[in-house]
Amino acid sequence: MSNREVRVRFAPSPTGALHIGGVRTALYNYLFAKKMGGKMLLRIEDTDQTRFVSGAEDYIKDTLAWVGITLDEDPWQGGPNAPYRQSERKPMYMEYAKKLVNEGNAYYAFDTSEELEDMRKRLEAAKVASPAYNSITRNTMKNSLTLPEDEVNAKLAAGEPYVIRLKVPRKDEIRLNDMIRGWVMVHSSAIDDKVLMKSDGMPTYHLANVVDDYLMGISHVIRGEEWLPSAPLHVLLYKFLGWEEAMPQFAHLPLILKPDGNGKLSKRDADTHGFPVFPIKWIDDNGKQVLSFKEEGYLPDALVNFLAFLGWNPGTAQEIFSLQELIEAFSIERIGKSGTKFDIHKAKWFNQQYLRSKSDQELASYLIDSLRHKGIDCDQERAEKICALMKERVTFPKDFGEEALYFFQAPSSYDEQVVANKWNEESVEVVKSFAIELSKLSTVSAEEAKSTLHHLLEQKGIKIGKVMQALRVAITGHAAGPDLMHIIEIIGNVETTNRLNTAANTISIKSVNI
RNA sequence: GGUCGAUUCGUCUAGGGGUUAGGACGUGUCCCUUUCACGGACAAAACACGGGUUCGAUUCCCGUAUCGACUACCA
Repeated sequence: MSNREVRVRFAPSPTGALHIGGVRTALYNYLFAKKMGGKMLLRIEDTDQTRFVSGAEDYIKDTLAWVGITLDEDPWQGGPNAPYRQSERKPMYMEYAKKLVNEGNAYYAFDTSEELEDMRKRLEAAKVASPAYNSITRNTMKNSLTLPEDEVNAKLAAGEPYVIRLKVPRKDEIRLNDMIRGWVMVHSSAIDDKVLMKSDGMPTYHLANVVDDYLMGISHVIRGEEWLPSAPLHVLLYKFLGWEEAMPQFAHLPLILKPDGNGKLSKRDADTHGFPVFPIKWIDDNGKQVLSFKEEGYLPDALVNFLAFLGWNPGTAQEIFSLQELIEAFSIERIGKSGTKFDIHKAKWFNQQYLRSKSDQELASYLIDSLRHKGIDCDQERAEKICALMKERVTFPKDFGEEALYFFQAPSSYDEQVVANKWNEESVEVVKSFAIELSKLSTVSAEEAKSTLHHLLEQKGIKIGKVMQALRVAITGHAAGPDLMHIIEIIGNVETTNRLNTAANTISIKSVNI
């Protein structure tokens, strides 16, 4: 069992946009498979036709491609275990369900939803702790255990709707050794007679999942903690199906929780908290585009790194990991047990780290792109110079475009605080003379601009600290930004001179400095 | 309600019978500096509680509390 080939699977349902927790599950599966030299496949669990959302499957595919998770087998490229959509595997499940029935481990049930409802009400009225269709109550219901055999056959022959339920033993201790949680024991009385085959002929998750994992040779099931309660049921299924030898090892991942600590992170949190929980662009039911990591400007590598650390850590001080490094460092043993609150600040920090580590050349393309949307053209060389100046101060690629506007346009307004505090006769005097000095030059480098300014201030006996803010606001309109002399170099002396003069002529000296 | 799970700074976490309980994000102060950022330094900040076991428990055991998941012909 321990030496068998590692085969893992990611098995999402196409019921909506894959959210970030799903991406993390996929990532952990991927990291483990790669680390162990195994394979990873993707299976679409679309047994619930009522919840099918068109576009969801493509979304899964596009998301995994974006974050760099590659699959060895999947519905799109196929593979030795095709098909990889449960809807396309429909005929396979009944065979196993019938085997369970024939061997006395499952049974047909004909109860209508009204009858089930009645049962629950009856049990609740009788103050039964946990109303369920189980080893006790099944004796009072309409199923192949209570009905005469010929009546059952007649119903079946007549095409009456039925489900197949697992006949969970009355007294049994089910145990499983979870790779993350250790031994988990559950008494069979806590499990109800789960529906295996629905009346529409589709299997439920439980049956389909176990059958497919077996058929596809899955060695390790790595999935969210929300599955832990039904894991004993799956163990039981493996046992009844006679597949105990081939049963995969389970690893139930801690949940990703809301930042405020109340429940698991949900799709709705994207709106309420103003940060994305979806990886890439998605239009919701109302036709509204929801926030996504990609659209917000998160780099896939940064997101992967962030996600990897949500519940796992390498045990060293290293925090920045490429996907390849994650593969090498990954181990299931180092996955934590407790839920992890989602912290968007940390995600931003990772993004900043990754963005900063990119070359000016690469960054320039973000800037050019972003400016183009604003109708501004910028050549590569200039963009690289601007990015070199800005890279230490941005978190997202879009920041380049938003904060770099003054390289292309004269300010349309001036920071009021600076004007109020630093715009006085003395500083305006410097603004004017600096403009005159700059206009004498044909071109200007940052060094030249600096020495020109220093000479000027020396002559006038003014300290640099008293005028820099005024100069900056005159040239950029802003109170803060990168080195002003380098900004001047990029803007050029003609434009700088114009801006200085414009500012000197339009900003009135508001306050009298004390 | 029942079943299962979890519990170390605000957050992510390391650690583990004897430690000044370590790091990171965030926060604050200082330094650098023409501003903001970056960088550097420093600081505040945690073993949920109660019982055991033990010479000694944050670490092991048992309870309690709190939080969470599950409790569908959904996955």
